[in-house]
Amino acid sequence: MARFAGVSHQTVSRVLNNHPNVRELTRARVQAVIDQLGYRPNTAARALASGKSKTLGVVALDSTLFGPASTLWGIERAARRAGYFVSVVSVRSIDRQSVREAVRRLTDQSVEGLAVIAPFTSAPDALAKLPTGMPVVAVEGDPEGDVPVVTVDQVEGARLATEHLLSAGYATVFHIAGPPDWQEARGRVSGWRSALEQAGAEVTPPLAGNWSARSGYEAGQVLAQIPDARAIFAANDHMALGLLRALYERGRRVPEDVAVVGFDDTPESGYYIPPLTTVRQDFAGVGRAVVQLLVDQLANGARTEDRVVIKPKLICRRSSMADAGPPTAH
Amino acid sequence: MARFAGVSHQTVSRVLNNHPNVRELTRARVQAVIDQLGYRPNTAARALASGKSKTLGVVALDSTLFGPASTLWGIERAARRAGYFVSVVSVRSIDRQSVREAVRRLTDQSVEGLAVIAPFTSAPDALAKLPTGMPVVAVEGDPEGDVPVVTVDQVEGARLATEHLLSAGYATVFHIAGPPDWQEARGRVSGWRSALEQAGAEVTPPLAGNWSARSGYEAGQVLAQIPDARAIFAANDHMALGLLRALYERGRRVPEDVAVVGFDDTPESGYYIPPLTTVRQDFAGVGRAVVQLLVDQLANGARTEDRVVIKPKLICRRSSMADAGPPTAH
DNA sequence: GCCCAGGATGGCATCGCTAACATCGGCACC
DNA sequence: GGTGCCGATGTTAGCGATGCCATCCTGGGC
Repeated sequence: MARFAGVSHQTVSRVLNNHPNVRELTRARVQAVIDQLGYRPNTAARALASGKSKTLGVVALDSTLFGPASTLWGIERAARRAGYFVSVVSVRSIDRQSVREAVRRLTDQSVEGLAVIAPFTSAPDALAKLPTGMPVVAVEGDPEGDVPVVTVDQVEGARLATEHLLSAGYATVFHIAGPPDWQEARGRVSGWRSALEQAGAEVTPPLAGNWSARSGYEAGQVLAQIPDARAIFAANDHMALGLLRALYERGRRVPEDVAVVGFDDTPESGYYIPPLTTVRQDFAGVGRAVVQLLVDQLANGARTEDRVVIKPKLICRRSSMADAGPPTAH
Repeated sequence: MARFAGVSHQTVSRVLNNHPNVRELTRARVQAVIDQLGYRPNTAARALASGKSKTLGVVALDSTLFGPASTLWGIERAARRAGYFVSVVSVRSIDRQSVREAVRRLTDQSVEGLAVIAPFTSAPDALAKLPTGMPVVAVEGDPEGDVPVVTVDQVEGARLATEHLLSAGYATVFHIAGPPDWQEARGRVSGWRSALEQAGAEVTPPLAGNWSARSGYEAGQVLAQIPDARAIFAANDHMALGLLRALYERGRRVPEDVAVVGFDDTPESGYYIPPLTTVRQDFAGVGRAVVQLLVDQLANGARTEDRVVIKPKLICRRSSMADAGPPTAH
């Protein structure tokens, strides 16, 4: 290969790595041979020699929840653009044991950085005792932890949702919350609560859900019997879906009798009955930010304390617009 | 490390790899040192020396569609159990260029085997010219191709759905199909068609959808105006969701006026209005089978022509049960 | 008591690449 | 025209494991 181009393998290496000190002519000649022979460098050897694997590790919940799945692909795309491979390990649950084990598997692969899509409040604990020097970024982790975090501003999103309902004239807004050990769930509760308090509205105790449509349905069965529950903010779209069905079955019309808002803007939510007002999160942006932070840390060598917060956006649809016309309108 | 245990690094290597010719005592001593020092072997070095990376590559559509996402996690879990790492590359679309590029990235990482979750009819083309010797398994690929394939029996699933409706007394069943370049979509069309033909029922032209709720909604707007369309089989749950809304808006009650069946059994489909009869696929099983085939090929060295077909299962819910009681029943 | 088989170990080469240093020109400068 | 410096290239060592072969020790058979 090297002798084919009439140079040393070192020069080939330099061409491959874009070193500055190579004559343009030589570079071109080597490049030509590379292309012609279809040569591909061996990643393992490169990793061994340089200590750089050009691989990022992703620890993700093995869920098909819309957020985590979207984020994963966002990270993969961004990593690819930045020249990194992506190795994934799934964890089934939050327990520190699993996260620890997943991280160990990834470090075994000598990944250069770690993205953890494990949006549990307990995640930082598990992340705390990592081998130093390994850049980590948590997605939706506890911002109080000492690892850099990329989050969507859940508080803001919940506030948008709540204020949207309040400004439509509802006296207060009920809330179906996500599981309390999820960071997002907490943020949404707190945004909702603060919007209510700021408006001087009554704060009813949030109902406990677990993101599933079933839990939304069950909460809905309760809420349907509360005449005062005229505006409801569900912490995600799936729970809102269950809620919609419960309300429907109890004969409470949405939005005429009850207004509903969800969170996530899953691709389907625009086709619920009725179409769901919800909060959209830019997961691709999250992925990009994660990779950006990781790459920065890799470049600086320093563990930045950065925190990227991405603003969510309210998507208004019919489920929250009581005066939006007849229920058959689009 | 080796000298710490008073043996050569060679013996350490043997212990690590469970070679037979190590005295039990020595093994124990070395193992103790390993545990105590928290030693972890370097994957890159191992890969370089042995040529085995213990990594499987997954090429997946960067979609959050339920099927692909579930399959990915199924593969990851099975690979982990089998002692393999998983590296993923996403592709945004089917074009051969993307798939080729994705595969190249993975082979660069010297993965030992490849799983391709790119259920397009054109995928086999792109897979055809791989470096020989690299095991590949396609998920939902064209069974006519020459790569081993793991599929859910789409034809059977569609037949189950269609026959379920026919046996409920409907004269025929309309179909909203998925995009024609998807293998699954074709299989579902053909199962549906064959069930109809076998029953001597009229075969109406399938409506073209693209898996999205929107496309189901649009198809529904057409179907709602066809009085004869009293039983509809949508090729996935999301399209069924859109369909349900279109029917609802046009005042056609489900299941009283129109029966609907979907496909996938997404976690939400039991909470649609009304709950959706659908076909469940065992994606975890698919993942297991994929890894199994890959590992087998790795062991045999041979490129097996295996084909694993997983049977789907009909999940009956209210959307197809006209006589199931009042619409408020669970 | 000697020899041999075979299991347990150590040594050497090697995987494919990169880092660090050595080397070799050519150009600018005085 | 000599000196010096810098840019382009070659040379030499590893990176941390494994594979193969040599070596050594042990026990059994005669």
